Amino acid sequence: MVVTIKHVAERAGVSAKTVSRVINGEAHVRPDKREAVMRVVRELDYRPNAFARSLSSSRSYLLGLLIDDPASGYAADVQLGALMRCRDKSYHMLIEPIERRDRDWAAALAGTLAMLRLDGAMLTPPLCDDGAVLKVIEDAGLPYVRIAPGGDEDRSGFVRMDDAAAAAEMTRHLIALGHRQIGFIAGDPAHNASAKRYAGFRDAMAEAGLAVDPALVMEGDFSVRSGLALGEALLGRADRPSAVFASNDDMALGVLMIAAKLRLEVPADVAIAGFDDAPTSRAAWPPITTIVQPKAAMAAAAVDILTDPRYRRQPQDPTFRRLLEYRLEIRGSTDPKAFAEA
Amino acid sequence: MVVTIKHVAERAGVSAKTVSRVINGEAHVRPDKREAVMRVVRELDYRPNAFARSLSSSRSYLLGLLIDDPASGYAADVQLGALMRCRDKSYHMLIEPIERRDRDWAAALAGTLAMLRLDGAMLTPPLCDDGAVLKVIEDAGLPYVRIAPGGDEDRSGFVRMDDAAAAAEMTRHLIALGHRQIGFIAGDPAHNASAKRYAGFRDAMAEAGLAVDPALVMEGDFSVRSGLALGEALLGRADRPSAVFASNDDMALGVLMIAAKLRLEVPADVAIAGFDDAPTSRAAWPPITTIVQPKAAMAAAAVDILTDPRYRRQPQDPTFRRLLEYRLEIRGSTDPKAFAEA
DNA sequence: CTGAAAGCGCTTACAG
DNA sequence: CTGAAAGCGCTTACAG
Repeated sequence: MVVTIKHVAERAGVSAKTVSRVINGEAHVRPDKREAVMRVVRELDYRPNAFARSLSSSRSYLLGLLIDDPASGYAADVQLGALMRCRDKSYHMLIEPIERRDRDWAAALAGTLAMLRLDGAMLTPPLCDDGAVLKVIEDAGLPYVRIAPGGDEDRSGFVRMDDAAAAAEMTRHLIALGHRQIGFIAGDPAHNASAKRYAGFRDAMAEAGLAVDPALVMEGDFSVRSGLALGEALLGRADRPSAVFASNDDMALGVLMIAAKLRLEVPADVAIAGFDDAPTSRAAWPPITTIVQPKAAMAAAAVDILTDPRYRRQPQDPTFRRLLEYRLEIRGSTDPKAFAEA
Repeated sequence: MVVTIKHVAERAGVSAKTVSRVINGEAHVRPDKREAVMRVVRELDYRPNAFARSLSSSRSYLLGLLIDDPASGYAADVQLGALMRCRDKSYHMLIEPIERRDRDWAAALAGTLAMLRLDGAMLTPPLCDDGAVLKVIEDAGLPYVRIAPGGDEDRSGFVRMDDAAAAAEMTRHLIALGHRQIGFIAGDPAHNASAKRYAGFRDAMAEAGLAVDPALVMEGDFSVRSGLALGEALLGRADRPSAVFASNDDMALGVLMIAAKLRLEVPADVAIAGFDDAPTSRAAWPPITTIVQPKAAMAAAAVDILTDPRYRRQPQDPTFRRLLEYRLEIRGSTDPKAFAEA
């Protein structure tokens, strides 16, 4: 037999409504009644039926993580952070893939959102920078928070870090090591972060009075493959740069592989820097110096925003636009000392 | 205004029950009525409320993926495979972390299962080999399928591959390359797969008439750290083996790092093999020869089993015990030719 | 083949 | 501070 609110009410000698009040932590219940209810709840091991609650109220205690490419390393950290915070708040997390390659992805998404009454949705790049996706969610009346969006900052709450500042800090690290000729591999131009990272690089170079050689600036697409191709283009030059800053770790990894192939010592012959702290950046040899994004913390903050009742009413409140700190992680691919220690 | 079954019934000139029949694909509806209903469903863009359906029926169309360490690469492939198959079948997937470090994890899990009426649960190692976890799920009356379980094959449906056969095939690959002195690093003894992989290694060595030198067999714990430590122990020997077979890619990666540190050429000085096809195995330099587990396919098969109505009635049916094919993926860490081509 | 009634287990709105 | 009634939107069990 499944224990329902009626059983609890009967045994505690109160109405179902009072049990409901206690369960949901509402005020206006006399302490003795509250305790009686709580005792019976424990005795009977009562668990409110999530579906009944969702049907009669407007809340589902269900948050959706909308994903594009679930296999990406990015998603794993974000997911873990969101999941743990959900658990702490008694929410559950649903993962919903959005297949933008399907012709009718928008209708499918709208249908899913209509059937499942999520309390909120979280989106990561590149989905969170896709206006068409955002529109479907907005049309469904679903509150959402973007994690690491590229722009459009007035559109919804978000949690992000300062990509330009981070790229500048990485650039200053390379300059401090004595590098003057620094190659740069930009990311996929469809990602807003790409432009920001490049801007940070340019700013730091200018700040140090160094010229950016246009021949040493390449445009990749965040894939290892593009890192391989552009790494070969950069390191194959007669006047190859002494350092390469790739806009993400996958591309940095491609450059690292090319260096190995060309029998160049890293970091002695060429220093290589990445961005993201992808799992592969640690696994590479030497491990790749990178920018650690607080991905789990960003996701946890997204959950906090979505579960804040004020977010529905005042989505424009600055507390729902959060900027978290990044960290420069120096590893063996740029630092000879780190290399020797490993 | 949200469209409900009543609106559809009224407009189609039938009862709500008939709409329900059409929506759920039941038989016994006259074709003309069925079509009338379907037309109205399209016109009104009707989406049945998932919570109402779950409350009144015994089905939730919700499958749970129970996870231990969501950050592991293993989980990402499994998750993607399960997610896509769920989507194809109009199921949704909930991710539930189980925190076995918490004192009351069992009560928390039982509570979650009581509130959410999942239609089924999927478990991966090491959770699926934890009898206490399985007991909580069984007590909740929830059907579950284990993905890559280590043993206890009569307990529930499962999908797995043949670890011993795969390890034997890897060993034969190394032998075929001319290796005679092969070091072996076993996995965490708590995982049943560890013993199976070791058995496969031994069998293939015996089959080739080669002796297994006990001094070259080490016990690790599946971590990069243990690969580093045991790799150093193996490769630091005067009579170091010409090949090392680590029971997973993370440990193989550790060995690879040690080889780089010792300035040993891979695979010329030492060949290194792993197991799992972890993302890092491809990212390493040289890329690591490994066994590709059909993780996504295993997860998809788990969804198929859970959504098969017969599984509830005849869980012992052999169709719910599936063995999928693995694949030996030869890469540069063992094959000089693959190394040259990369 | 079809439908009216009852019920799933909660919460909302209202009354006191 | 508390409760009786109605309702959320479906499906089940029953009747015809």
